[in-house]
Amino acid sequence: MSTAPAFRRSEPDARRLSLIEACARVLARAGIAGASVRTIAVEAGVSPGLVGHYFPGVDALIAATYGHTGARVDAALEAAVAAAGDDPRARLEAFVTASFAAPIADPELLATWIAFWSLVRARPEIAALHDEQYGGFRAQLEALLTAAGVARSELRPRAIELTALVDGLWLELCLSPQAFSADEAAAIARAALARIISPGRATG
Amino acid sequence: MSTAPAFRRSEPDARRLSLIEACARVLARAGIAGASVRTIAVEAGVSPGLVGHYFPGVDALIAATYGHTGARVDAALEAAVAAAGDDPRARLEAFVTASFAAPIADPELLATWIAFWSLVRARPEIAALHDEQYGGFRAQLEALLTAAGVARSELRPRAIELTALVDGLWLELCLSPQAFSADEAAAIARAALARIISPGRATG
DNA sequence: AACCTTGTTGGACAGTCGTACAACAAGTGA
DNA sequence: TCACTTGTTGTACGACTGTCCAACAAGGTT
Repeated sequence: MSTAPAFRRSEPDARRLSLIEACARVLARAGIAGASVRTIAVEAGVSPGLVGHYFPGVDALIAATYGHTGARVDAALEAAVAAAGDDPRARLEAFVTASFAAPIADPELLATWIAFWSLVRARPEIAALHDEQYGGFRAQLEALLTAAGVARSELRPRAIELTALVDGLWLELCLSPQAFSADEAAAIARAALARIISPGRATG
Repeated sequence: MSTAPAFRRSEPDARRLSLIEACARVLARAGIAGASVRTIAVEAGVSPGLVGHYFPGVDALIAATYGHTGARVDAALEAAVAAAGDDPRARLEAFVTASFAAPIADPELLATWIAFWSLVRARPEIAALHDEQYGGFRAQLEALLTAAGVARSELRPRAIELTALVDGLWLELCLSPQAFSADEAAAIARAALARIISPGRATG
């Protein structure tokens, strides 16, 4: 009689991806403290040694997971803006609204994001990834704000403000889910946006 | 000949405080990953066993540190508001401005705060402390906004918005110190506040 | 000076961590 | 069918973790 195979081989890229996704799930469930090589390997249904085969260390796996998650967010935001058409204000609203809709508002993604934040100070390579990601956010927002007619001197502070507001709402949405809903967060962000792009009043 | 004392005894409260402060420094320097009983004990200049003598476990020490840090923030904000006098708008501005001045804008405090955030999801007792802390923030902001004439139906979303904005600015200030300065963050928050309490325009 | 309380030390303990590596086996081509 | 490549396993290793506790000693009391 023949026995079932003890394991299945995967395409390297597919296995890498499954490890990254397992890492994201572990980070969401147990935070940084629970993200060990063995925990992630069990989550991926794989032996501990395989993690070291695909990534130089657990730090590199976490960095890869950050990059992958960031790319997902970028793609979702870009798609939402593209779907909004040509009206500059509609595009800005789409950007902000999409930040609190699937797949970005996923609790797992938010928890993963927080876990990464807790690593930035201690790991220079994570800090570099963060700077790149957030530089991109702000640059995209500045472009959208420019199209909406925001004054050149206001671009930088308003882009920083919107990014900070969205992050702060994400954060609290993840830490205290009962405090307010994703819909309420989106409404708050849209209201702030409306105040920002409404003409007339000078702001410091 | 007599030898110097091998150690000095401290008042229990003083020793507790020194352990809490050492914990805050370690969290700021190395994040959650570096906050072990031994690391904290070395930072406090004390033997590892003493930590267990004052706190049931490292989790309890971390929770105590969160409480102590939160109380410091509360006191600083309250003092700033009290020093601003009676004008409602001045009191709100003082609240926002103080959030980005010493002792709150201290990088060590911000890093500590982020480390706590990364624990909230995994530790229910930390989550409870967080809910209490942020409920207090929002309640205080709602009171200040009421005095400034903000409509009753707007209180909740505006308080959530300001809290989220300040947190988001704190966060980025800590993660990317080169992206913008504390002064710039304070100016951004004050501008957002001005837009919120300016009468007239309806906001969603 | 003898004594007692208790803050403090320092190490034992079992468990988990990241890393490394030899051995195994699945899938492919010959 | 055989061999070869390499994805995969499982474990050994030293370092580190949190917890525990018997022994020590500092500082006040008698």
